[in-house]
Amino acid sequence: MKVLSKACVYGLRALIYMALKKGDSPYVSIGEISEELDISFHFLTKTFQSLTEKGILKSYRGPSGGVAFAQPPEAIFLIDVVKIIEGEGFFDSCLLGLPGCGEAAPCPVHDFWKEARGAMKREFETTSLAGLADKVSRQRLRISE
Amino acid sequence: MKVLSKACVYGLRALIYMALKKGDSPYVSIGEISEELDISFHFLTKTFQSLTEKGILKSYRGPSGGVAFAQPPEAIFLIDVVKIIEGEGFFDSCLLGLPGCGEAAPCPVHDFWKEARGAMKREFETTSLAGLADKVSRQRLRISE
DNA sequence: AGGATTTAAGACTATTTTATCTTATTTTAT
DNA sequence: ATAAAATAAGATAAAATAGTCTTAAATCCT
Ligand code: SF4
Ligand code: SF4
Repeated sequence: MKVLSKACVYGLRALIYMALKKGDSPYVSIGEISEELDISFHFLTKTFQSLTEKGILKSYRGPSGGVAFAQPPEAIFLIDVVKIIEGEGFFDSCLLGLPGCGEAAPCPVHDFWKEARGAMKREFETTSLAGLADKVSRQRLRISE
Repeated sequence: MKVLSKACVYGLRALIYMALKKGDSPYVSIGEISEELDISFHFLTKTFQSLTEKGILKSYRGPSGGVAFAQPPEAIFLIDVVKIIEGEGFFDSCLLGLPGCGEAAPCPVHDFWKEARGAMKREFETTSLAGLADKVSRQRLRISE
């Protein structure tokens, strides 16, 4: 059961790294992140581009440029990131795919599945990047080797 | 968020069809099922083979042969089928894949994820084919067009 | 015995998704 | 100017999924 794509996992890791860093300048170069977390630079770049487009990040070119949060990490929730990277319909997935289904004539596992994916959605809606970063630093979790 | 593969969904649909049928002879030909549910015959055959190997189904060749439940559908739970088709580790998946994780140093979403996938597993462990078939027939749900 | 039916087994192909690399452009600091 | 950095688009590669086809073996019917 693979839930999140590599792009999404990489993106989240990188964002947590950023939230964890909060250094002098708000801008962190993608090169640094990719090196530090051992993620393909170009892959991460592409992923970040969509985050920038959607207003999660802002970017600055040139020397000592990089990307930075466009909103405080306290206000960025996992669902925002996931929806951008995995697609809008991520939490509308279907379990059995029976033909002719729908709320009117749902499949026999719909009740359960609706609840399960709802719980997941709620969790993603309420977990912020800052929250995760906090947990990571408090419990000394690693984000890379 | 695609959770189950086509093979698995097809397999489950076909099994529900069988559980729903309970005709004269216990054996149903794969040809009939594939036609009825509009699933590729060979594809379904392959999927069913693994179920037969693992003792969920038994098969009988020759005219008026087919496959039948090796155990009563009341005793076949979704998890049995899913584990065979999707693989043993289906419910051990990881959400964030942070390096160096583990119970000792779990990632910041582990608590939630462990619970979520546990709930899913429990549901799959307690839902039988007979139960689903029952629901389908009682609520007149469709399994094909 | 012979032909029809049906699963078994596995090779093979095709499609889609995921991931990575290449190249070139734009922007900015020094 | 030069170098550092993001941006952009697309080519390529690798892997996973899905689907098809061929042949063989078993079983039944006449
Ligand atoms: S009823 Fe719900 S779970 Fe079932 S097939 Fe439809 S969307 Fe999927
Ligand atoms: S702690 Fe759990 S959810 Fe987090 S990376 Fe490890 S297995 Fe995955």
